[in-house]
Amino acid sequence: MDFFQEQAVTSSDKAFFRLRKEIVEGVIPSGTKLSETELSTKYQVSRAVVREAINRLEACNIVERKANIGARVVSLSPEGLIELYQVRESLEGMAARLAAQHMTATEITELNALLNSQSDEVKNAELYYQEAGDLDFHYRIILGSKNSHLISMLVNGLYHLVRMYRVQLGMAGPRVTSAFDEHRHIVQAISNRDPELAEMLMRRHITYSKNNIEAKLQNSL
Amino acid sequence: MDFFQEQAVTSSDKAFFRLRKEIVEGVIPSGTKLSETELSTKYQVSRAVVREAINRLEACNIVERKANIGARVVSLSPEGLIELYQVRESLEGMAARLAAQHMTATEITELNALLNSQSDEVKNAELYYQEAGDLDFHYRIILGSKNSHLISMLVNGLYHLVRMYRVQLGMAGPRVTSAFDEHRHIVQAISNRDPELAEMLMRRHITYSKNNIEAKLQNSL
DNA sequence: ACCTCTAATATTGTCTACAACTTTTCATCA
DNA sequence: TGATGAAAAGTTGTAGACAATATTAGAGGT
Repeated sequence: MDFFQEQAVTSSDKAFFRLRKEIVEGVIPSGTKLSETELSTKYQVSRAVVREAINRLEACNIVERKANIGARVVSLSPEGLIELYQVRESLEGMAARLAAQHMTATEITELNALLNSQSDEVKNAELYYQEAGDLDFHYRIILGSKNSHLISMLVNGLYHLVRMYRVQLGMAGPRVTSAFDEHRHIVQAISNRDPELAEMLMRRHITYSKNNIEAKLQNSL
Repeated sequence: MDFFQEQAVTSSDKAFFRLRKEIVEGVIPSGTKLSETELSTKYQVSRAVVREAINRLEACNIVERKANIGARVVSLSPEGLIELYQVRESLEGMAARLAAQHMTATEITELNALLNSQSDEVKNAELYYQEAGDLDFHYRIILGSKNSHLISMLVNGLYHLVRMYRVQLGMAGPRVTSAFDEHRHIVQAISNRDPELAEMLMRRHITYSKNNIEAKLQNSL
């Protein structure tokens, strides 16, 4: 599931990853107050490492912190989702544009191979893998941009929030196949070294995706 | 100079602001290793608050940190500058688009007033204020987007890096007046509630700006 | 002189204690 | 009964000590 190996070296890393995982997957519900002392006993580490983990979560926009009061998990809302996807549209559009310029031929070949392997899964409607496959696709294009700021913002920041929305709304829907076709077209544009088109297609793709998840959100929230 | 009042409530805030200021303005040169103990004695605070300040600087991409080794100030490079401006183009383009949709009439009026007041300064070539004025202009449009992610990424993150490049390369140049005209056109588009045009003009504006600073960088680095 | 291994030093990571602030509790008074 | 305010309890912020890791210095061997 995690394509990019984040390896925890310090104890604080471990706490950060664990906490993030539990929040994204809804084990710790959105809106929850994060008590440093409580978490430190739960995780069997000192308050200092929990504190550092929470600070890093704040930098990811996964928790909100107020001085002398504490941190709480962000709450999910239609407005928040829209804002998130507006930024995604902007950044991933640029990523696609840059990918069309900077991806190597072999990277593009591998991207095509990925789509081919996913093609079967789409027919068989293996939704779980499709969801992971979607992440994998976007992830490769982001990396293909070769822009470290872009990569960091999307991979370390926004994508965990995106996943949080998806997981907690129980994604996987009728958009699977159409999204797959959109992926195809984007790769085609990258293949043709057409930055403008790649950006435009990616932006549309994300807009559609936003509309889809937004519709679900209306029902479940 | 700081239009958005960031008020330091904790000791860690103060250390963070001070450290950021010294780095951006080049008092602490880029590439410098940041020793926690050294800074804690220099600032007369505990290592814990320095450590937290450094963590926050890392989240801003102003310092790079490695586990068990330490943090050092990022080094400026042509590649880094290009990457930074690519992200700026993307995010501020979107900000202009959203501003065209979401800015209130009074906000737009005030923005026009700002430009009018700057018009005189441009004629008198008061470069210092022009530089600050440029920041003010961009800042208002970013706020006008009403997108909290966008605002946070740009204001808390990228802009300090942008300033770092500008300060350390000694900006203020022949682009002042032409940049001013571009600002006019952008506001016009926002005024007309034309998101597409606003975005396009902002993106071009930033691209020009990038080319300008890039030229300077070739000489001085 | 150069490389290697080891010990000493220095730096970062973690833990615990204390200080400052916030929230809650509860007694007092209108 | 409800409001007010002070004390108590709980939480976060800061400090300093200890542990673990990285860097440096130096002795020994080739």
